[in-house]
Amino acid sequence: VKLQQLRYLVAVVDNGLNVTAAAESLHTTQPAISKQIRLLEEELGLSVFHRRGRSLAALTAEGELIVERARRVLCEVANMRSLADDLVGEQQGLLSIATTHTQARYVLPETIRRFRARYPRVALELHQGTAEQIAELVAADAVDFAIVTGSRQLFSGLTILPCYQWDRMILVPPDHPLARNAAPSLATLARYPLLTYVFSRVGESSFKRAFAEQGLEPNIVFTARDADIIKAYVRVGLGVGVIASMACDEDDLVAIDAAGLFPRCTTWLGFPRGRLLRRYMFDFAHLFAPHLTPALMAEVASAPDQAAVNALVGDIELPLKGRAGHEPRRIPA
Amino acid sequence: VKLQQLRYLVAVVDNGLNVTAAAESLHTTQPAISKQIRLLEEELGLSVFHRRGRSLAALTAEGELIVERARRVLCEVANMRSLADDLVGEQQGLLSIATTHTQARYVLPETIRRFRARYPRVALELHQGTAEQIAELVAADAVDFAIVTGSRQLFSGLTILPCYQWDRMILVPPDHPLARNAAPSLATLARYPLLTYVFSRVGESSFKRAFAEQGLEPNIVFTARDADIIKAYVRVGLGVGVIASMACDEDDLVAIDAAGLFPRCTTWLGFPRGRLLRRYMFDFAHLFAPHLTPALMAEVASAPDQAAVNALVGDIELPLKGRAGHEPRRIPA
DNA sequence: TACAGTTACGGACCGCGTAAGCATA
DNA sequence: TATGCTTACGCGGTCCGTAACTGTA
Repeated sequence: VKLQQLRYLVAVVDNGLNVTAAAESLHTTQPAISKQIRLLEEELGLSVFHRRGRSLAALTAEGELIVERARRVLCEVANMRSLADDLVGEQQGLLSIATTHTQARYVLPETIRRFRARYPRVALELHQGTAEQIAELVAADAVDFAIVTGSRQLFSGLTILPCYQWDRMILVPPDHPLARNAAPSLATLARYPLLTYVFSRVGESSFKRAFAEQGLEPNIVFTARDADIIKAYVRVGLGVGVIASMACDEDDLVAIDAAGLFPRCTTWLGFPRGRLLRRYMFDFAHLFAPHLTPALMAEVASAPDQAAVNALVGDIELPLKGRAGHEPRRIPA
Repeated sequence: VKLQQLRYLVAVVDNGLNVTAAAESLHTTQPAISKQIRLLEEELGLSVFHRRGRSLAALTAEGELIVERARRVLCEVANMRSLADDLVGEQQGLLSIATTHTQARYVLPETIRRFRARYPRVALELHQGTAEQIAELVAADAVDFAIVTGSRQLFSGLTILPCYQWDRMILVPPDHPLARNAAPSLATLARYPLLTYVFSRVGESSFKRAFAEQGLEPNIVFTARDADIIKAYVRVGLGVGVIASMACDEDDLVAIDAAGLFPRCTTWLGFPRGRLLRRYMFDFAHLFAPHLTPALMAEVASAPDQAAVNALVGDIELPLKGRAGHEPRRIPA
């Protein structure tokens, strides 16, 4: 068994069983891959793929297991390389983060500023997208960290660590009737056209659920992935915005705390299970969420599954992130 | 990075940093290994070994970590091979067990008989030795299972599962004064010359401790690794034997239950942490200790450390193995 | 001088790439 | 006919083994 064979195998699987595409992604040729996979199958004494004619139709049941093992081997090799890099000079490298607009625009800048001051020679890569797009990047092993709110079921291959909680805020123009209502109810909100984030395709939305639990049907007239876009449409009078409190830094709009109206959200940080993290990655996590100490991260990194991780982080009190500059005013339940 | 480089590296370490010896054990030549290790160090950008002159003097601090990682990689590769073998024909293979005389002679025969009936094509290898010798075999990755009583501290690299408990028995010739004493005390025992097992170099002996706790000093005149040898000397009147109850199957000697006099012993089964077990190994464990079900073993196999294993098996009630044919009579505490 | 690792060199092997062949949609 | 895998073949690299060299006990 050779490592290249395993790399080829995994690449074929990751390219949808298209050998030609896998060859391109690895900068080699299609026959090279075909042959090595044949050799691997021969050595293992089993077929990894179902073949229809000459094409690869699907993974066999055994193939699934073999590919899973191959990924582990490659992960361990990558870990060794990563360890060596860390040992030889921990200040160099690449930090690749996939996250949503809200994090990238409102939360991460300060973390990244401090991180860059500490590690000026670590290159940063920030991928922004929907939860689904982030999940794809994660599945392709293209990122070190994913930072997302909710959608945990999309990320079963990740070790997930809660970072902070946040509440929503209601955003209206100064001349809006709600601008003088410090604590509107959901029923009141439901009477206005609403603008909020697009809903993830998977799982339920805590936004909709909050209304549904009171038998209300919100009038959502506009959704966007992007708080900035929502604000723009709030400014032109399209309706009432409901966005994350971290995203409220405007003075020309009135922000009303919606804590208590909607369930509190938790933002988490995830990384591929089994991957050895560089020291600067530990430090990044620590900068992003102070309770994620390097010692805790080290423990978490060796946990075999999410249940073990939850046992480690379950009883940590999470910080509540609010409007920039001042904590959001709470509405008693 | 290539797998051969890692194999070479590990072989050199396992051969006491002797490249020539490593070359022999791998059926290759010394320059081949030297060169590949150089190349590996070059690629990693660090020195794995401290060199004194031309010889390898010691592992560097980084080298220790790299070797540990290399072992993991090789372990995962072996796991993949093992998985493939299991998938292609689970009835073939090798089961290598290291254990002590008592297990090999008195406990394992029945388990192995049933195992062979189930897996006639699995070759069996039974290594018998002291706890220290077994630990060596384990360290060299030469065995699949270790079955030992006590001495857990010798086996930190193993996942350890408790299998059963047992008590000691006192063995005397029929004409011995003790032959009519159904429940002798430790103080009584201490008045006779005693024959028992040799004591492990590490850790304390529960045998000696039992006497010490009552302020007694046993008169141990003879120790052997082997219950058969002890019996032989009991027969010639050298003194009173104290051996494991499982080892008592004689009719020409009087066996007196010593449960309650000495702490109960636990025999465990261990296997290298992180190693993927063949299906027949699961079944062997199940045959040996019925509470070690394949499902439990699967959970245990993915546990990251012994603490997690203990959490899984901690509350299992262990069977008590006694004298062949009938359970030993208990002495109330 | 014996021993252990390094360097140098020739040969075998292996894996890649090109090109032609062949099945499927 | 186009796509995609397979087979065939020549090339280049790499790894190994032999042998001579060198530093150390």
